[in-house]
Amino acid sequence: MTKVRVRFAPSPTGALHIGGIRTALYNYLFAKKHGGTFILRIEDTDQGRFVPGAEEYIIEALNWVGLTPEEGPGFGGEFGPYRQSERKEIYHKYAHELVGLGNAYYAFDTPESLEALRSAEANFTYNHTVRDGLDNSLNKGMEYAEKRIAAGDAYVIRLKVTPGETVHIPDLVRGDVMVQSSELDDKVLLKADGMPTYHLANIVDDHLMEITHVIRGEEWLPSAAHHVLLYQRFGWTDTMPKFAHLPLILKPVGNGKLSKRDGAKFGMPVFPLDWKGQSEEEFFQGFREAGFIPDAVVNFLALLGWHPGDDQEIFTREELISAFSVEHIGKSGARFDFEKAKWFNHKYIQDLGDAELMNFVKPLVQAKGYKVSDEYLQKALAMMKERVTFLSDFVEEAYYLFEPVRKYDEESIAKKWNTNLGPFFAGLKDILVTFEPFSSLSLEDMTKKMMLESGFKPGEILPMLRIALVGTMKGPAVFDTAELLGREETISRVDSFLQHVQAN
RNA sequence: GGUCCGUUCGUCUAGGGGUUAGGACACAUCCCUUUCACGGAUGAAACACGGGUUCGAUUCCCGUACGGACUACCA
Repeated sequence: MTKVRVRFAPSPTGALHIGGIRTALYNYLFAKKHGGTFILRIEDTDQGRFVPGAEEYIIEALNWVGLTPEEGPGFGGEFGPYRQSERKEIYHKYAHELVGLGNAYYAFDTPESLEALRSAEANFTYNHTVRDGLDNSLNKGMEYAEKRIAAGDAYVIRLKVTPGETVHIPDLVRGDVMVQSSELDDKVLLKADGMPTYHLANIVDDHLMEITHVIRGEEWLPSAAHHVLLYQRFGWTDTMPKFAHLPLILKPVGNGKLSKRDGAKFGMPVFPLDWKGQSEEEFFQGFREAGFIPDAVVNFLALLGWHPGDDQEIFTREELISAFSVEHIGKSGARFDFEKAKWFNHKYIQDLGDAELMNFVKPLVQAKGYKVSDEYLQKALAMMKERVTFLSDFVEEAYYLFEPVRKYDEESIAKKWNTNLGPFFAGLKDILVTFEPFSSLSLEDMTKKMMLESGFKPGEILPMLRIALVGTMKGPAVFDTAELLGREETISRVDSFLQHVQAN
């Protein structure tokens, strides 16, 4: 059995969106599952759409989610170069070889003239029914073509599709997909600028790189017939890779596939990492910056269009690899459900060990300028971890664990505060100065005893103590918070609260 | 328009000729908790429609409807 080799082949035309990450993930899982090789190939044959920084973004994004290629630009490998722009001569050679075989031809029609034909006739396509009336070597002969090429005229090479064949696309997800060759147009293989189109480049590269399985988005299914035809014309059918066309990721609401604009529209990230384009319009938030754990994103994505066959939802990387199979990839488009993504992240944060969690949160804490010990931070995280959805919540929602209360929940104060409480809190404050041990349990004990003696109910005191310490009615147990904050800070916050409340 | 692909709770999906059609997210109620969460329990919620085939179809076949992708010298 030949070794499994799969490739992820993005085009560096901007940020790699989350659907691309899923495609990469499925390729990666498939490779790992079968002890194969996961390859990155950069499809930069469109010089007009090249975006600086896009390739770096792709690689950084793959690294972030832990889908590091074993071969690719900067990753080594025996089948390079892995950037298509660096393989120009190879495509040139194969395109001309196909012409020699009589399976492709030179065409001189300009983009403008074809555009004119298209606007004149709505359904115009460059195919077997019209090519005889156009400007190409099929129509006007090889001699004519060679003369024009020698004269330096621009030309493209087109695939010569012969009608009357049934093209079978063996698809691991959809079975045997059939297309009549008469429906197919004579696709451009080599462009006038000497670069190949996707169709030529991906066949030549997959063949040369000994790719065994092509796992890509469903948007490629319509052109897959051309690709099969190309394998046939080159005489490579024996080693033609198996195809698996993945279902699309759809918009959260409405119709159509998820697009980059949907992020801003629905207030959620659709990219792995922040992307900063030229204009403000071209800024897109990333899952990383939104406070996601990469493994949570991977887990979420894995289940978006694939199912393990049982009821398991949470998977380690290893479990994902061993459970993965193309047979369980779904056929229909999957709606992007951000609520589910949030749940995965929340779940992952809860299940993460404190030390590991600290690695994620520490940079956020430092970015805010908070200076706390690892010990303090670890305790704070342990207290908060089941209450947060995003990593950033640790420093946003729970800012009060790192700095004084910014804002009191006035509504709760209005409801619960009355001046009779003043002496109680003043008394509590005095006791706190020397109270030992300053621990959650004994603090609670002491306070309860005080309430008993003074006749106040817990419902009167505790909510106000909470507001005093953290400003809000949400959050960890109030005495745990006091213990973490420590004696000095606790007293200071009770003091500030008293001043605030008496000022009003 | 043409070609191709698809259609099970609101969403992600399991299942598959005879099932109380299963799980998860979200939602609701309750318990736990004098906060918020976590956790637990319960609930509401689906086989697009019409024809076949069959003793029996949500499952197989054919249509219809609806949705989607593609339709460039873009990938």
